Amino acid sequence: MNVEEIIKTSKKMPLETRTLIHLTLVHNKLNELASNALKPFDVSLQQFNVLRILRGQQGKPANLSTLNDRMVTKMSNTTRLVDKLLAKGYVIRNVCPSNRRKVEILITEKGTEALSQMDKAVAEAESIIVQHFTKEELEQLNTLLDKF
Amino acid sequence: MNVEEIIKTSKKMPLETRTLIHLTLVHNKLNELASNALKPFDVSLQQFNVLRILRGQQGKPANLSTLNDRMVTKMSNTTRLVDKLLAKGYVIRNVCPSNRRKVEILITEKGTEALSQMDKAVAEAESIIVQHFTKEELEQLNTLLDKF
DNA sequence: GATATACATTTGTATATACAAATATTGTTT
DNA sequence: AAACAATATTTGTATATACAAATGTATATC
Repeated sequence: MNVEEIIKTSKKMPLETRTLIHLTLVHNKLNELASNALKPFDVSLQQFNVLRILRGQQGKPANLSTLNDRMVTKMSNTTRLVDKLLAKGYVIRNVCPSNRRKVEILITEKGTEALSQMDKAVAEAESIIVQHFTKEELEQLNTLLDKF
Repeated sequence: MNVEEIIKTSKKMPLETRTLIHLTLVHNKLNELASNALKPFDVSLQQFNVLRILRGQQGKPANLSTLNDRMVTKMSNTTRLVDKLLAKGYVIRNVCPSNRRKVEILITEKGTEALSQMDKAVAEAESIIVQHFTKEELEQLNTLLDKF
């Protein structure tokens, strides 16, 4: 990926600025590839993320604030995101009996099955994305990203 | 930045997955900081980006497709983005006389002045963002990001 | 020169996201 | 128990973005 080529500039920019633009370009690319991998399943990356969190609960229901805490990209409309998953039959939602302010969200059998298919597609996309990296380089990248 | 802490998981994830989540978290953080720096000026990052491109034209007008080519994040609604800048008096837009399909967009004096203020705010945010990096580390990061 | 094709932008529509306000329930204080 | 504050979620609104279709203009082909 050549930053200057992509944004079609010949100007020299400060290293700081270039780094931030670089990160945005990489993020856009990753986002696009992952979204495309999920397109056949008609779910967004966020919806996929929520399904993964719900699976991680291992049968224990999650409420909305738990989901929001664990999401990679926080949203203010987790309600509406869950609405979409509900419409697809991937989750069920109930009022929490012990505290009726809360809701309990659970992944369904259908959701679990669909998720395992999505996992394969996303894993494949991920491996293509990082194909030019060695394990050492990925570790190095993670170490650098920790500095943010 | 600790990935596992932010998304509140104790699960070990594949290095590839972790890297991609990491990049998203970093991007979200940068985006938030830069957006906040621009908030006093009531422009989005994209609008700021367009103003910078227009300044780079040095008096030469840019048309919509040129803007779109040079934007960091491509949008399908560059028209509406320019509408916003127009409403703020930061740009002017005219039909191109030699080819009436095209439009010519120019940054105004007011736009140039506002932009120089924004530059300061964004540069300050950038330096805070990369404060934990040495020059060598930033270069290393850029080299690694090139592999995507 | 009429028709078709390509080009540049605009508009429409649906979804995504950010932020604030509203609603409903529970807990606390007096 | 009434009043108030805290909690959890939902809803409203505005803007952002993705994608497709529509519009207007220019170029090419017959």
